[in-house]
Amino acid sequence: MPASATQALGLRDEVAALKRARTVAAAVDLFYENGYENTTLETIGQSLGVTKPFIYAHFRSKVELLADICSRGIATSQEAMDSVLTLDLTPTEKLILLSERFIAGVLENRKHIAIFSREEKNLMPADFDRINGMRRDFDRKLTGLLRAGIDAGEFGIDDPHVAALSIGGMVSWAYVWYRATGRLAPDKLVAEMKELILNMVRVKR
Amino acid sequence: MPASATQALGLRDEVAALKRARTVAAAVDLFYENGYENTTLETIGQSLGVTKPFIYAHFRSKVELLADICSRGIATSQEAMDSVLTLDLTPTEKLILLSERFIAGVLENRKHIAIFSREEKNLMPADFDRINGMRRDFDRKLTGLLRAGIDAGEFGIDDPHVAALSIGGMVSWAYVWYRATGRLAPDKLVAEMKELILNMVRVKR
DNA sequence: AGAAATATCTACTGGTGAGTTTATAAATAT
DNA sequence: ATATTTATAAACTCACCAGTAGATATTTCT
Repeated sequence: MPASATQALGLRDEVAALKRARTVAAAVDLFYENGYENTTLETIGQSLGVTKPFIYAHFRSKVELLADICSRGIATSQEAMDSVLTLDLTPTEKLILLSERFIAGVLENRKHIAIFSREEKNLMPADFDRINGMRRDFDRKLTGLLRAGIDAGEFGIDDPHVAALSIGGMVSWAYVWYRATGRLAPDKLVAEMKELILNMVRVKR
Repeated sequence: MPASATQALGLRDEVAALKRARTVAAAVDLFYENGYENTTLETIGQSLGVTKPFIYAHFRSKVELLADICSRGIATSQEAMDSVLTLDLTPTEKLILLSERFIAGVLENRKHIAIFSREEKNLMPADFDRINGMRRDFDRKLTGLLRAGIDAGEFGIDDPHVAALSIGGMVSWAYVWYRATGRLAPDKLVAEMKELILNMVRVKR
């Protein structure tokens, strides 16, 4: 296989990936603004300057597009968690770092998270189970981190599972009220909410 | 007008109210389980043993049924707030009472809250604005309560608005994970989460 | 340049479900 | 008992939209 063929193939893949990414981005904006069922593939096409069959050339169905968006939203939180758990730090240090990355990720990906939260009933059951499993995995790992902190005498709470769900909720819910044009810049908001989390678990300091 | 006529009229109204309530209850279960768009009025009728025009005799449209459900979900939280604010108590005492009533109300009305959270894009704009206004009112009042606690030296937080949104989120989000068959009985869960809220605002004790 | 493969569009299909119309049954009043 | 009103049902309409087939343009390869 000549080099030019390889390059052409690589380019074609890149073009296809770009088209997929742009389609997803358009769908995110429209699903977020109007809801999944109120958004037609025709409308997504219009916002891209193409027609419906263009989308079908890159996605098998409307619901596959939705599954892609929902996965991405949760994956960000999962990556924040996993990136912190591999570090050699105390539970308190891990919780601080996790809070910062988790909150910042939710603020950035608020549209994806909103869409997953709202549209879960429109996913195929298999996709829902997979993506919801990612969420449960996050909760399990956070519970483990909190339990480690309790055992180390760093956190003063009773029930690490309820605390993990409460932390997950207070942060995830930010998609409901956060506005990019709001009073606080994202990094200030991250700092404020991080402090609230540390308060909540009664970090010794 | 003879007494019998008055009675008959009263009975008829009661019957109509009962039919409305049963219809709403059936819709709550189905919207919660399958989503608003995936639930037909025919299906709601089937679960009641009636047909579609029965529903149209009591509701102007499917979306009016949805608005009813969403209003009720938020109204419970609003009532919890207003019932506490009229009492002559310290900010700490008010926050404790509010937490208990708010959390218990969310657990009880989790389906209504889930439906409002998921289906807001399907509401008529006027209904959405009204119901969302109720939510904002709750946040404003909670912010005020927290600010009063800060001013009284009872709470050790910087930003009462971010704290109010965080408390609202950690509690509201419970609809995502709470199951009636779960590990903790509702009253235990209320007690745990209440403690987390008090921790979060660094109540002096 | 011409052939083959790929990408995209135009136009269509089929199913669905909200809301309505018209008919019928039940309750109420006289 | 009969007339009148009210509640409910059976059957219909109309618009919408996901997904597809076939036509056309564009790119890639030789």
